[in-house]
Amino acid sequence: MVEVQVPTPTLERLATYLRVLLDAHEAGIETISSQEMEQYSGISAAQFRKDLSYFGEFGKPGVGYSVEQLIRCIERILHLDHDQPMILVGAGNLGAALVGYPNFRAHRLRIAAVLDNDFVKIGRLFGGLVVEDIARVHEVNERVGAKIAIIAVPASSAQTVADLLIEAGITGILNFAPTVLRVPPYVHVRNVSFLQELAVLSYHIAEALPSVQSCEPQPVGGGNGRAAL
Amino acid sequence: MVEVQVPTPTLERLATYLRVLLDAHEAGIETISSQEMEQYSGISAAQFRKDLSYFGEFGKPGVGYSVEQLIRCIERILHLDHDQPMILVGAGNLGAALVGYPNFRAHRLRIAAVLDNDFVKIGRLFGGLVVEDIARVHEVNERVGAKIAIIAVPASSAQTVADLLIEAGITGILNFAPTVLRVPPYVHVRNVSFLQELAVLSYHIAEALPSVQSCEPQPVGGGNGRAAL
DNA sequence: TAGATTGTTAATCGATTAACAATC
DNA sequence: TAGATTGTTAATCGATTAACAATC
Repeated sequence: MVEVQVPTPTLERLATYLRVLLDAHEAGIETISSQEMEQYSGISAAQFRKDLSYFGEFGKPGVGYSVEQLIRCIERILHLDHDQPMILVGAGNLGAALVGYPNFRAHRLRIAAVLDNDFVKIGRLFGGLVVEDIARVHEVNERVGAKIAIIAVPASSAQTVADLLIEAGITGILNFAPTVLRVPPYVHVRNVSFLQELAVLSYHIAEALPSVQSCEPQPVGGGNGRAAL
Repeated sequence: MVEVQVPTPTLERLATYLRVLLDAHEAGIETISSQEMEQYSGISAAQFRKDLSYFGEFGKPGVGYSVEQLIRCIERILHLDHDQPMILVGAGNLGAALVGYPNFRAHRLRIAAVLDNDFVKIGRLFGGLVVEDIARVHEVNERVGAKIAIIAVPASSAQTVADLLIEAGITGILNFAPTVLRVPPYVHVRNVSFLQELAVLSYHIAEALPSVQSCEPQPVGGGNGRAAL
C-alpha cells in the first residue's frame, strides 16, 4: 500500500476547519455542507473535500457532514483528542503570553513545564508553574513526558536550547526565535516569525503606492560602491 | 509590460535572506555566494537565485553577492529601508510581548500606538506608550500615519477591530486572533496561529508512533451516532 | 586564461481547481 | 423519485529544481 504523504497545507487547513466546526457546534449547528464550510472558513468547498479525502470519508452525499462527528475525526487526525503536554523554554514576555494563552486548553494542549537559563527567573512562579533550569531539561521531561516544545528565547541561544530539547526526547518544536534551527530529520520544526509576516505586509502595502517596485540593480564592486539612488 | 506577480513564498524567504545577510554582515563577511546562502539559510542556492531574479540582478558571476549591497536591496524591496509606524490593538499578554519585542527596530518597524477597548487599560502606560481608546482609532492614525496594524485581541472582537482599522486607513493586518477576517480586496492580512502550528506538529510527532494514521470513517446519521473507537 | 558562480530557461514536481459519477 | 452534495479523477495552475550559457 502506497502511503500518500499528506500535504502540509492540508494539515494547516485542518486546524482551521476544526476551529470553524467548533464555532458551528457552539452555535447549535448539527450538519454542515462543504459549501457552508467555504463560507465560514474562506477555503473552497473543493479544497475542503479534497483535504478530508486524505483521511477517509466523513460526509453523506446530499446531506453534508455531521458537525460533531467531523470535530471528533479531525481531533483524532491531529491527535488533539488526548492531553498533550508541552515544554516552554523562555520565561520572557513572549513566554508569558504563551503560558497565559487561553485557547490551548480547548485543543488539549497544555504547557506542563517552563524552563529558562536565567537564575533570576529559575524558581519563580510563572503562569502558575515554577520556572526550572534548562540544564535539567532531561530530568524535567522524564516527569512531564512532552513530545512538543516551544522555543521562546533569543536567537543567540535557540540552537543550544533545541539541541538540549531533542536530547530530552522532544520531536516537535515550535520556534519563535528568528533563526534557522539545525535538527535531525525525525524532528519537526515550525517557525513563527513576526518579522517575516510583517515584511510580507510591508511589501504589499507599499505595492499599492506609486511603485518603486523593482530594486535598482546594483553592480557588485567595480563601481563606486554606492547604489544609484 | 507584463508584471510577473511575485510569489508569496518568495517574499517570505526574502525576510530570511535578509536576516542571514545581517548576521553575515555582523560577522564581517563582505561577499557571499548562493551556495553559502544555502548553508546558512537552509534554502537551496537555486531557489535563492530564482527568488532574487524577480527583482533584478544583484550578483556577479564567479564572485557572488556583496553582503552590504544585497542587504540594502532586500530592505528596499520589502520597504524596510524607512521607518514604518504600526498600530497595536490589544494591551494583553500578547500585546505586551509585541510591544517589547526587541527585533522590530532593526527592521525599522515601530509600534507607534497601542489601542484597547478596556477602560481599565486605557490611559495606562504600556511598553512606554499610553493605551488609547480603540473607538478613537481614526484620530490616532491621523497622528501616527500607520498602514500596518497588529490585532492581538480575542477572536470575538477581531472582526470589529479590523473594520475600524481599515476605516482608519490600515491596509496591512497581522492577525493573531484565531478567526477568519473579512476584509476588502485591497487589504492584506497575514494570520499567525499558534494553534495551527501546534496542530501540525501534533500530527507529525504522532505520525512516528505506531500509527493510528487514518481516521475511522464514521457514517453520518443512520448508525448509532458513535464513532467506532 | 581557467575556475567559479551568476541569471534564466526548461523540466519536474506538487497543490489547487473543476467537473462529474456515485449516492444519500 | 428528484435534488443535493459527496468523494474522486483529470485538468490546470504555480512553485521548485536542475541544467547551462553567459560572464566575471
